[in-house]
Amino acid sequence: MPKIVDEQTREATRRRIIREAAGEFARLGFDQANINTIAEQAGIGKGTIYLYFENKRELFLAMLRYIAQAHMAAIRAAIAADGTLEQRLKRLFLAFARLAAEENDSFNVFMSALYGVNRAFQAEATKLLRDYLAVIALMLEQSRAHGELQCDNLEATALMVLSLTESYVLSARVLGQADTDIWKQADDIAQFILRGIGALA
Amino acid sequence: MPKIVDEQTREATRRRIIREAAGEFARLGFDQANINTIAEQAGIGKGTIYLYFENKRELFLAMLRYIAQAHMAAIRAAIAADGTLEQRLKRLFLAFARLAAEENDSFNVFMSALYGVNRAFQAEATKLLRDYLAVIALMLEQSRAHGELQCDNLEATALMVLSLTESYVLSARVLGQADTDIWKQADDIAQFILRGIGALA
Amino acid sequence: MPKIVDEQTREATRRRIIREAAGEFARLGFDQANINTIAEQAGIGKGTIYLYFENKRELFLAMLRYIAQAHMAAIRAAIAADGTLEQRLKRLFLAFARLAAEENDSFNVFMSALYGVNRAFQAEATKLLRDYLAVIALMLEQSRAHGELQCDNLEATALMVLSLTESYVLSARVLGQADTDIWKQADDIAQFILRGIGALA
Amino acid sequence: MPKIVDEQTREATRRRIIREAAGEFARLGFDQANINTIAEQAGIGKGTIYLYFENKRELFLAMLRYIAQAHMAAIRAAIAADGTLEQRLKRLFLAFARLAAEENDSFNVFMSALYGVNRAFQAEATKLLRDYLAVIALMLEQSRAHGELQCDNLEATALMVLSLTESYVLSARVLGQADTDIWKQADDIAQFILRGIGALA
DNA sequence: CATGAATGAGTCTTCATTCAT
DNA sequence: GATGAATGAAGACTCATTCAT
Repeated sequence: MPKIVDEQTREATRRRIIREAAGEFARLGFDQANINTIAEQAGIGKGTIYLYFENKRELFLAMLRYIAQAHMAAIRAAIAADGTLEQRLKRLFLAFARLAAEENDSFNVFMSALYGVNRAFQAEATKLLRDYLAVIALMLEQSRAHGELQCDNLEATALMVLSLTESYVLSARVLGQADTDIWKQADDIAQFILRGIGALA
Repeated sequence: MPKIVDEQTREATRRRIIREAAGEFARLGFDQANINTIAEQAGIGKGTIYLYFENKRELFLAMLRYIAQAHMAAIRAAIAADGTLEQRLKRLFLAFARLAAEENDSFNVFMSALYGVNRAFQAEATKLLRDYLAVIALMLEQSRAHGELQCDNLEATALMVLSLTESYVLSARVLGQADTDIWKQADDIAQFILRGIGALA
Repeated sequence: MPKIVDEQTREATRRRIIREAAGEFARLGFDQANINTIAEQAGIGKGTIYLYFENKRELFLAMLRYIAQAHMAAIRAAIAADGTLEQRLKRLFLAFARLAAEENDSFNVFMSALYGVNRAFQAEATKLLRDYLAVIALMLEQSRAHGELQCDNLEATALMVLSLTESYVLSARVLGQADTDIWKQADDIAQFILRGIGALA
Repeated sequence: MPKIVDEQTREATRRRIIREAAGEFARLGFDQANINTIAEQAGIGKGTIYLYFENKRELFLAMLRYIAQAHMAAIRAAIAADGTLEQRLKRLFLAFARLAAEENDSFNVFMSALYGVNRAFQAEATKLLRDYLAVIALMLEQSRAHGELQCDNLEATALMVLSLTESYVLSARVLGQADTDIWKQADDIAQFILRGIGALA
């Protein structure tokens, strides 16, 4: 009954597969990605993947969920409830910029899922999008409670904040801007948002 | 004389292929899209497509360029140099919203190309993104000349405007918002931007 | 519009595939038979088979139906309505013996389908079995009308006749009897049947 | 002492595997049958099967031999040397009918092996066929000694008897006849055979 | 002895592309 | 030019078998 050891090994293998899958999916997209290649890179046999994931689709979704968890953890940490709204906005923007830079693969694969055509994946990615919006809305609400801003429509505003952070970072990277250059814009973005939501009269 | 007629027929066929390709690619994505189906829907033989396009990839790119032209025409018309900056921003937002609603297929296919993983397609889609930014930057410059705003970094500001219009529309649709609801937000978005760029004291 | 020529070529290819399929299926059974091998032996490309048959299963069924037609033609010819009942019974037995000897592959594949476990194939093979019984019953009816025999239950009797001809041949071959030896038993079998059905008081 | 217990346990496990294998093979055929499923249904680990049987093929053959023993025992009991030839023939027919009805799985799997394409299995099944013929020939010989019939060629006659009993039952079942209906035909079949072999003037 | 996680050979099927007509 | 029959590379997935525990 070496259950504990097994469970650990199993989880480690599962992680390794997901990591390699993320690389492959990010590089080639869902259809072009090759299960055999993923297995090779994960250092396991071709059939072994199917002991961990039902099929290619489920592997992709599992990977997406794993990414989602990691990203949400990063975002939550970034806009933890301390400091001014300006500071939190800057940290949010920088969190997205860092994710895009350091978790390049998973950031790309998530964006592809979100804005791609495969509805099944879009549904899963949309969940993460809603989580983003929820924590942003929470941050705005807290700031409103602190009298830092007045705001009627929290949801719409949250979506504007998200567009000016995540989408901005995504577009900037697509346009070829260097990550360090993007980081430098944190101040401007934060200022823009604060003025936009009327927190900086 | 027959030259012209032939040329017209040829161009018409080319358009028909591209139109059907847009539908198929938007619905299924590049890999899942089927050349045979596109040919059938375009009312031509399977082999005929290869008389018009080198291969599947080139067909996709041609379609992307065709979409880009149409979209840019719509955007240019929307922010033609008349009216106040606020009016022009509202028209820009509404233009994106209408493209997303009425040219659903081509809007989706373009976003997939832009944020998807295939670099060749991303490069092509990025061109359109740059064109967007250029016309937005031009608009901002004209407004600055009119004294409507002060602005140091036109490029970064243009990207913020783009994020708050195109990306906002895209995200809102992914979240399942109705098109009519999105349209109603034009005023708020425009106000947000104007305040953000410091045009509304 | 070279329809006629095409139609002929197409039909020829179809026949060739079916012929090779019969050999492969008879030698290895449905599951072990290899579509690639069939294609190679038929002198066509791997994918071409799928232009003629939906999938492996449909190819098998088409082959079964083709065999059924050929066998029924042979059986009908054998017990054509001329000669005495004894002569017709001998011809029937010999027809089965010849089919088993000369159309070895198709005889085997049909028997496998009939007595094998795959229900879908069994259903198709059962149709042929019923056809056999129908023509045998018809023969018995004609003989009864001629006063050659008295018989209450035509169906059951027909099944006995079939068992003593087809099944007998099949069993004899499984037991390793030489085809020529089997042929020699036609007289005895016919006599047995005639006595059995009470036509030889 | 523990030797015997172990030996018993081992034999019991072997039996259980064979029993489950018979069900699986009868239902799906050799190729489609799944070793894993058999192990599960036998309540043992996948690998354990290989401690009892060399491989899938050997398991199938062992099962075939096991079935053969059981069937032969039933047939031997049915035509035990008491009663008239007519009674013994009826008991033979009913024995096959009961085997087909009550030992459905093993009857089917045996017939598949006998008339299927896999030569190795056919060889094994043929052994049982020869055993059948031997006991039938013995019965005929005993009847001849009792003066119940005259017969030159015992082997051929035995094969006819087998065709009119086993093969008849098999065909009747393939045609969908109910088991109870088949049983009712025992008298007719016996009469037919007796007349056929000249035992009923 | 018993187990079941790991393996990888094997196969059907799809579909972009070619080319003879 | 137009066609669509033919092609074959490519890949997801299964499952009998092994072997470390």
